[in-house]
Amino acid sequence: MTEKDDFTLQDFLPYLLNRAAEESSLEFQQHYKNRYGMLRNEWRVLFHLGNYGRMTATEIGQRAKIHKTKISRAVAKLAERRFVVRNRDEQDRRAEHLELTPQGEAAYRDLREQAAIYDCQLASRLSEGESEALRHMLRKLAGIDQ
Amino acid sequence: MTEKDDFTLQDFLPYLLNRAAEESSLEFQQHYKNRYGMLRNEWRVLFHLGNYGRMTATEIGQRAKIHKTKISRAVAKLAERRFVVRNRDEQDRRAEHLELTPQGEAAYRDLREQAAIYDCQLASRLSEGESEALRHMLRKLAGIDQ
DNA sequence: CGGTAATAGTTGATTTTGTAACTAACAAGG
DNA sequence: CCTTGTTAGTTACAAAATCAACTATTACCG
Repeated sequence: MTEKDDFTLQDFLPYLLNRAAEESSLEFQQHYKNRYGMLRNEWRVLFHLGNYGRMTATEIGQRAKIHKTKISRAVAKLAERRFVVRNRDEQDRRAEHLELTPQGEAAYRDLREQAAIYDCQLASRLSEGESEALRHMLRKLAGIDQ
Repeated sequence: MTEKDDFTLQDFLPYLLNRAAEESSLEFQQHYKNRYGMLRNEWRVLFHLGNYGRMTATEIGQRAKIHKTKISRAVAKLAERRFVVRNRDEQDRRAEHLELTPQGEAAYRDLREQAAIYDCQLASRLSEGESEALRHMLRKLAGIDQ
């Protein structure tokens, strides 16, 4: 009874998760936004391609849990700006394989570097060892198998 | 050197935070969306008013870090549906104090109950004691003073 | 006072997202 | 083959977020 009655907003996990996610997203977006004029979904697609290599839009969607319309638009923008090239699969002509151009690779490496730095900054707000525990918990909550 | 070279997307805190936040938001929105036809910002404003009591739009914005245009539109909807009443401050006639109607109170109590239940469900995906550590870390990352 | 700046909140224009419907290509069963 | 169903990706339209400009009121300061 008391357990539910003293439940407050400040303790609500989805609220805290959203606040922390929004805070960090907003801080980090300056890198891909200011330096490359990218939107969040474009950055995510770029990062996935850089991280996992050549794959199709559907595969990105499954891994990143991004809806296919978002990916379609992000890929269109990235292709237009020559960060990504599309290659139609000759076996299955519906699908197309995406991969980074050298220019896309360069942007990816630069942004990954920034991401690593920012990640360290964030982790430094936590105590020793906490950040690994946090990543582990977030993966569980996000339903990422690992 | 190796530290930055083996940095991957799956470990990037903003990415994990966003995935976990999105997952939990989507799951929880069914409650305020299906039962009360509310949007996320409306739910947030309602929850803030229920939790902290009478306050102005600006105060909600500062606490919740929601932009004033979002609050303005959320309050308009909540007032229209008689969940909230607006009272102009007679000392400072620019400001208006917002508070829940009895109907708003009822919705708040119902949703807070659902939130408490959902929060337990989420926490149950973690090990004993982890969830309190998680809340603590998220507050630090979100910049919530406490 | 009178003018300029600041604040509370709203509105409108533009951009981005979400949802559904769509095209094109393949697959499987008769 | 041909119908039906499924999958990859795009497009169209509605909903929502963002950003700037706006009104109304108060505060500051010469």
